This record gives sequence, C-alpha cells and structure tokens, in this order.
Amino acid sequence: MPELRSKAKEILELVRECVKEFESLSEEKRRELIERYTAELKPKEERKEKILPPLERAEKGKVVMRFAPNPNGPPTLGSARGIVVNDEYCKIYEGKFILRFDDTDPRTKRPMIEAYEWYLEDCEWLDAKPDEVVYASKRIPIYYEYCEKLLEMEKAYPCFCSKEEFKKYRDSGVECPHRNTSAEDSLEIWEKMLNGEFDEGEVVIRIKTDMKHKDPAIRDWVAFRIIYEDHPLVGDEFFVWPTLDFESAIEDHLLGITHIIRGKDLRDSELRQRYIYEYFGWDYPITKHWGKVSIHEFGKLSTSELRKEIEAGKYQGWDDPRLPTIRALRRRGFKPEAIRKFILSLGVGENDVAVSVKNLYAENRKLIDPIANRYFFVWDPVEIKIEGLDRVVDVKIPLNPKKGGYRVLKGSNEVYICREDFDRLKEGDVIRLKDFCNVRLIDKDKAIFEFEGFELRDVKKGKNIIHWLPKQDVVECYVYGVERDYKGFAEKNALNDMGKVVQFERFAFCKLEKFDEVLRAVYTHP
RNA sequence: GCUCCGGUGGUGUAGCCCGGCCAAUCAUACCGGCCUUUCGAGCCGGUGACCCGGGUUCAAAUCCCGGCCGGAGCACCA
Repeated sequence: MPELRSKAKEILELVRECVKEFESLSEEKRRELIERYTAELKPKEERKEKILPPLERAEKGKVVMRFAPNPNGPPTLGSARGIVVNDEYCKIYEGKFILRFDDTDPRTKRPMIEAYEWYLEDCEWLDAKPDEVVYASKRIPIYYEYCEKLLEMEKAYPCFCSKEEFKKYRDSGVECPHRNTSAEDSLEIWEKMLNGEFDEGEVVIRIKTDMKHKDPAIRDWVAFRIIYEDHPLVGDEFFVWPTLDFESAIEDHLLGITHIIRGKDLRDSELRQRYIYEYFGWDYPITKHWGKVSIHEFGKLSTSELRKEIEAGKYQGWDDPRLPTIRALRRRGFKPEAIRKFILSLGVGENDVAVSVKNLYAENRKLIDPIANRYFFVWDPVEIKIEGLDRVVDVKIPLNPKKGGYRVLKGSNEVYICREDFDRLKEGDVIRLKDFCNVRLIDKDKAIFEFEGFELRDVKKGKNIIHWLPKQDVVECYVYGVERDYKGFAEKNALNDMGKVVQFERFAFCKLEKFDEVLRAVYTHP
C-alpha cells in the first residue's frame, strides 16, 4: 500500500497500540488470532529463474544483436560468452542474431582461415546458429564509400603525422597541421591512397572528434591505414584497411543493430564511434559492457597466448582436452546446454570475474549423470591373486543407478585393482571388490589376497569398497586427462558405449573416443 | 598521469535504475548425514556476504558525499 507511506508515523502509532493490546491477551487467544490471520496471507510468490536481466528498451521481435569476433583462433570459453549471451537475448526477445567477422587487420591480428569455419560450427553446436553471417573483409568498398562521404563533409582527413608526432598533438590537445585539409585535397589524397601511391605508415585517415576532449583516447582517431599484406580470406585485393572502430561503426548501423553487448575493453569505442553517428545523423545502439572472465584452472582466455603455446608444441592441437576452446570441450563430451548455463550464470556485470571450472562441471554433471553408463576403469593396475576362490562367478553390476540395467563381469581369482588402492592397504586389511566379494590381504609383496565371502554386510562400514577388473575380458585403455594422462584397463562392456560419455566409477566421467586395439577416452570431469 | 567503470558469503550471481515484501536469491565450493555396494556419483541438511565512514529518510544493499580497493582505455590490435 504505497499510498500510505507518507502516513508512516501515524501508522506506526497504531501498530504500537495493536501490539500492546495483543500482548495483553492470553496465550490461547493469541494463538487463535495468529492462526486466523496468517491463513489469509498469500504464500510468498516463487521467484522465477531469471537467467539474464532484461535488456534496456528491448521490444519483442525488434532486437538485432551481433557477435563480432576476429577469427584469429578457434572460439574459446571467452568467445562463447559473446556467442551465448547475445544469442540468449535474441532468443528471449525473438530477435535476430548476426555473426560478423571483424577481420580487418591482415597482420597484427591476422585471421586464421580455418577459424571462420570453426566459429560457424561452434555457434551452431552451442545452439546459437546465426541468422546472418557477415565478413567485414568482403565489404571493404562499403567502408570506402562512407569514408569518402566523411572526407567530403570535412569530418575526416588524411594525416601525414607519424605515430609519435600525432601522439604529441593528442596529448597536448593541439590540432595537427593536416586537420584542416580541404575536402577537395582530402579526396585527392584518398584517391592516391587507394591507387597504392603511398607506403605503409605514410598516411592515415583520421576521424575529426575534438582535440580538446577530456579523454585523450577519443581525440581524432584512425579510421584507415595502409597495410600491404595478403589477407587470408580476400588476398591482395585491398591494402587500405579500416580499423575496427570504423568498420564496426558502419556495420552496426547498416545491419540495424539495436543492442551491443561486449567486453568493457571496447567501452571507449562507443565514445569514438558516436562522432560518426552524429555526422551521419544515426542512432547509436544501446550498449552494455562486461568485465573479463578468467577461469582458475585455465587462466586468461587469450587466443593469441594459446596459439603461441600450441605452436611451441605444448599442446597437441586446438582440441587438446587441456584447452579452454569450445572444440576441446566438445571433444570431452560436454553438453552445449551445460556450457550455456555456465556462461549465463556469470551474468553480464562489469566487474571482472574469476570463476572455477567446477561450476561448468556441475552443470554438465546434472545433464549426463542420469544417462551415463557406469563402467570400471583400473588405472595404474596391480594384478592380485585371490586364494580360496575356485570358481568363476558372473557378477552383475548396475549400468546406471537411475536408469537400471546391468552389465556382467566374470569374477575370478585373478583381478586388477588400482595401484593407489593397493598401496594404502596393509596385510590383514579386508576390502570389498564392488558387487563381487570381500578379500583380505595376506601377502603384500606377492599381492596375494584371501577370499572372505560374498556377503556385503561384512565390510559395508567404512571406505572399503573398491572397483576392480577380471584379468580376462578387459581392454587396454588410455585416458587423455587434464592434469595427467592415465593408462590401464577398462571392462570390455564399455565398448558398447563408443562415442558416448560414460562414468568410470570412482574415477570420472569420460568420453569414449575411439577403439584401435586400445580404448581411447578423453577425461570429461569428475 | 589523464579518462571511464566497478566493489553482495571461499567463488560466481540475483536484488540496486523505481528505498520498505531482504534477518538478502540461486548455484558452486566446504562441512555433516543418508544410500542392500561409486572413500571420487547421487540424495538430504548445515556454515557462510551487502568494502569503509558520513549524510538523506519513519525506513538504505538500494539514493547522496568522501575514502579505500580493484579493473579498463589512452595503438596505423581486435
């Protein structure tokens, strides 16, 4: 009842009186009153699971957003944020999602030709298939057109200052001598640039902003520069390249982008680009910026860093299971939905986030635990003998506690167990081979155990149930891990789940990748 | 240095714009218990936070001011 707020003081008085009156009543009477009135109160409304905060001034059906990477490597968990968050908003508002390659620098951040395809693949896999794909490097003439307009309007000019010279002008807030070049002269110089009459670094096109702008970063910025280098996608067709700020400013308008969400490192871009929007009379999209993400286990998610390490041979490739690339996570058997949820759980705040990959594991676990079949994998195996067990028994073990179903192992007197389980035992200890039987260690040096019975209850207490494998009917198994790789044996039954994610009990979830004499699996997560 | 932006449990996040349903959400981590069988899965429970100081107000996580701490940009990179 907000209309009563202004009368709060009077109401407070009334409340006090009521409380006094209530306190003077008998215990029984009080109970009765409480029951009578609380019954009328509505239960607190359930809070809906709000995944993302609403987008400012967004109308259903009219939202257009984009994710604009430079494809200089495959998408990582960092890129996935741009993909998933933009796509998610498009889904919420039934908008249009555009993937745009901002690939206008053939040298310093040189695009990687395969990466274009990788972005397409990974977007689709992440359930974020773009409605439209745009390649900036294929649309250079469009940017030239707008540059010419600005030169005509004398809102841009060719500048012959060296980087260092211009820095002085920028820092002191003084206009450089080239700033008042006439439209006519500017266009002539521009023509010569396009004809290849200048060397790299000799001349650039600058956008006029305000040389007295309080933030030096905004003052007359570069829109075009000359780079004589083949572009991986379009070859040597162009050598006058727009900078990101220019290309992106034009494209965002042309594509009708309504909302931009991107890293806060690009916050100043908005300030710079607004000048162009003002000159052309365009409306700037609504922007939102987020901080950096780093993941404890992976560190910073920089593509160029990863590239160096791959080239140095530290990793096997871009899908090495130790890498934070989307291809690696896919190879490890993560569900796209888990990655989406994980990313959305980071929100869209401006502070930097440092989060543990365990959150991603937890999301994925919820999805795969109910469906993943269980198998035994014995790494660093130790062969043990069980005395007093003369027959081979069929051991039925549940495939999945929720789904039901069984697999069968031949329980015999020669089995493998994990070295780490064996090592912690001392002679006389009794352990249970899960679902099979109980055994007592009698000779540690020779790894000899004694059969103690099939009954579970004898050893149920404690932490004495371990997994095992019969010496027969196993396959060699190699697991590509994150911390380390594992070698050992897996039960043959696992071959029925080739290509799937299974849970190796007491080890981890793993994706069974291929079988070539050896079962090769990739570690998913615990 | 100049400019801009942030600070909610161990971690991430919701709430902040529009002050009261907030003794603060959800998740993860951690701890404890449960399970005719995963010491590494599952199920149940528990611990745990509004950066500090002032101000405005009947009422502040929310508004204002100051401080402290953190981040980003200041490229012919994206």
